[in-house]
Amino acid sequence: MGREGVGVNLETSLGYLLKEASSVLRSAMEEVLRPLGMSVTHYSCLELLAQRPGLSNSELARGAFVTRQSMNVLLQALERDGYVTRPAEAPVGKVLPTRLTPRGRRSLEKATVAVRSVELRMLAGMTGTEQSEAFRILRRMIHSLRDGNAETTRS
Amino acid sequence: MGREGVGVNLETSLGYLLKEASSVLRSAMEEVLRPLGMSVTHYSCLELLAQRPGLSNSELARGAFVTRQSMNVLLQALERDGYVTRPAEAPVGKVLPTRLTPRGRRSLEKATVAVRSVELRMLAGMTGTEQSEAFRILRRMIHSLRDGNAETTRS
DNA sequence: CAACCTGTGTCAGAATGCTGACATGGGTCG
DNA sequence: CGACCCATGTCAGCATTCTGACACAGGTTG
Repeated sequence: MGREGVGVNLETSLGYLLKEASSVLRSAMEEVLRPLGMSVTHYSCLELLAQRPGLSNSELARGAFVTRQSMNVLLQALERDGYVTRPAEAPVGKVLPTRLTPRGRRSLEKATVAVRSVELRMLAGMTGTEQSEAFRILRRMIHSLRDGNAETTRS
Repeated sequence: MGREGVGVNLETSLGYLLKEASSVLRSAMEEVLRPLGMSVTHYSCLELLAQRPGLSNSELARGAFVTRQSMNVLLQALERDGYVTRPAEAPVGKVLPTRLTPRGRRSLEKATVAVRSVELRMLAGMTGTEQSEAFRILRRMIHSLRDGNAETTRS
């Protein structure tokens, strides 16, 4: 009531709902990762490395949706604690390929179980069709937002 | 490749996609709000007050998905700059109902135009059916994550 | 080859948000 | 009424992330 059509109604805004969903998901993940002494970014980094070994700092940052500076801070801590290794010298250029250590892999395994439980809870009550529908719609939203990125950028 | 079934595959994880969508949306909003000297939380607060005048600090915090401490810092700045007003004394209890000033309303109007353009861009290429489908699915995800909140996840 | 542009790793400072803690007001029971 | 519990506003300290800046490696182009 009031403001219909004029602007952004929070009750019916997909953007607001997306933010809410993301917030709830993050809380749920933090809750199950906290007992393991791990943050969401921490977990994301390890999971990325497990699935794509040898990723660089910048690539990890993009994959975890943080800046490379933030990821660098995290990587230094992970390296110090023996979860990942990076060569002292760059094999080519300045890129330092990062890899999980056995310790990092073990740590990730426990985290993955926890995170999967959250993912499953989120999907509870959704049919397979709905899940692929959700997947398709989210991809479309991302693409629409990205291509029309900056009004004056390119062309 | 690798890890099929074992754990969380980032390529097919709805959670990861949700985080990506949220990240892209936030970037897009920051981009259009920056010229107005406004952050996303800043805007969210004003929009909440426009649609539900008299909200308290804690209620605003929940609506903007931050802690009441963070919202309090923002409210103090907004009050200092004349965008909102709060009574010096609580009419009842400790709750201080907040309201937009005319200046706050003018500021919000410009921001709303900017944010709506982002919302429209995100919805571009989606039919009305798809939009309501997205709405339904997101609500379901939120609900599934919230009710099984407790660690024991009801048996 | 030299000039440029892009991407990268890294250091430093600043901003933003969060956790912890406290006093207080209101409601609910006993 | 008194004891309790919960929610609120607020202060302080801390953590995380970001923005700004720099040097350098590789590719492209003249």
